[in-house]
Amino acid sequence: MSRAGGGGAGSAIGRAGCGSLCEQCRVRGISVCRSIEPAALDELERIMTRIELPAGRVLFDEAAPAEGLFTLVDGVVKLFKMLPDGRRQITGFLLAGDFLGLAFFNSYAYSAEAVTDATLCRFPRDRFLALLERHPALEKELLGRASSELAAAQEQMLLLGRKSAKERVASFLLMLARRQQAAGRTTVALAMSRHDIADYLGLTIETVSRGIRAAAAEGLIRLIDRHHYVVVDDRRLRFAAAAE
Amino acid sequence: MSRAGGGGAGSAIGRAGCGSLCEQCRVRGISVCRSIEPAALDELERIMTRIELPAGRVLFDEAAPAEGLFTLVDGVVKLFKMLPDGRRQITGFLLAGDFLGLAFFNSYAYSAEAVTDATLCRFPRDRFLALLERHPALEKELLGRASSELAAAQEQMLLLGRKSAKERVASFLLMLARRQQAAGRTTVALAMSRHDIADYLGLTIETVSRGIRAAAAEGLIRLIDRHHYVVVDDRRLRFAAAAE
DNA sequence: ACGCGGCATTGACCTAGATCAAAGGCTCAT
DNA sequence: ATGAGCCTTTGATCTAGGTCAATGCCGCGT
Repeated sequence: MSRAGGGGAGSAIGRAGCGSLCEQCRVRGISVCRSIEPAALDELERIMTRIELPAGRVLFDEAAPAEGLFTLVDGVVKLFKMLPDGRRQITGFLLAGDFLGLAFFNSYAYSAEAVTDATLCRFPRDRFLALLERHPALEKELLGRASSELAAAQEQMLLLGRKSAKERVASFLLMLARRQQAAGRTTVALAMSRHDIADYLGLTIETVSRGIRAAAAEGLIRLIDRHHYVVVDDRRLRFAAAAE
Repeated sequence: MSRAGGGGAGSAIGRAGCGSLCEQCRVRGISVCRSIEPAALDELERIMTRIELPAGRVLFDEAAPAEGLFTLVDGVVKLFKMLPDGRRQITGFLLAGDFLGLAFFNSYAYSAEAVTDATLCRFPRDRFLALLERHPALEKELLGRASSELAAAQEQMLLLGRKSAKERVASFLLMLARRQQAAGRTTVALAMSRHDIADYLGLTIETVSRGIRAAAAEGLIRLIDRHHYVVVDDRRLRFAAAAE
């Protein structure tokens, strides 16, 4: 269970008009909003809607008309694509501060679903694009994000196309640790199920389980419980991930 | 062997100052340059250098400082990442009109190498970024390209993570056909080697060969020779690709 | 406190695709 | 034309990881 983020107004759902929500937002400095100067903040706030999404709830479906863009304020969200017969590939896990929904065609390229309870800001597409016109810095911010997402996607292609099961799991453990260290944590939370991890790594749940167990048995990580671990030997973990 | 593109000035290498090169360029209407108004075209041309790259030559290496941005005018270029032990994943094949080299960190996220002889326009990074400031349409164009590349990357993750060998090969044959149909061709050129295809699909050359042969045997495509084919049964090919 | 249902783990087996091996067949330089 | 070397194809094994099956574990609701 994760807590909502907006400065004590945790249960505030709907149009936010008070003028302090964005200013005091916990992702103010790490989301796309950081590129908006303080003076223009309430312009952003006027078009924004707060959304609380319980774990497991779908935010939008692949191929649905892309009418909203979102900033993730709290929680974890997964993005995925599916094949007609139900096979699924998770293309990314988003954490607080991440942006989603950008689609230059008119429909989403993937589905989005909450992994944990999540809090998001929703911006209507047309209004947000209009805002973009007036704020080149925001556009630059989006371009920057798109290109680092692209780099991450290419890294993931390398993983999916060429790494062994063990290397994939090690890479994943390492990646999660890095992202959460960036947020100051030492114990890493595995918010998602083994099933989600499997669908992210192109493996089965059994192989993921064996991979995590092996990493623990070899002393690369220490498992606190099924959903928490600590990186014990960063150097060897990097090596196991074929990352150097 | 592909021919150079710039309106009869095929062998022109180096700074281009004549003022007509860009205007008459064969990718004028499909490259990022289409977002530059005619009047500002020679501003672009002043910072541009034409490059002829023979097949097999490396354009830049992963992790090298990203000092240039490029538009592919003619030929085919592959982008790839490598693991320390030599395993390789090709993340994309670029055709005429495609843009490459965007790196929001200061070094390239991948290597680029010519598959066939290729012609490119090179823009020095700093000058190009400066141009971006003055041409919001160009920035919008880049954002659009980045986000459709991202969508393609996610599609490829689905392929690499969840499709069978046969489905991967069918998807590839279909994708190439689509991209070349867009350029008006009915016979599809397989410019790249089986090795490159394998490294793009996360397979081995043997499996790729068997997959292509099977597709031909089943009447999905007709092989003209080893490097050319025609799509015979689009509907069944899409089905074989698990694309519907 | 208890029991139910969904996760996760562990083990035994099986298969898609890798690996190994051997021929063709093109391309290119002489 | 000729031959060398590479690319591609085809066939025969081998194995990483998938599939199937059983058990354990944990959280949740009553």
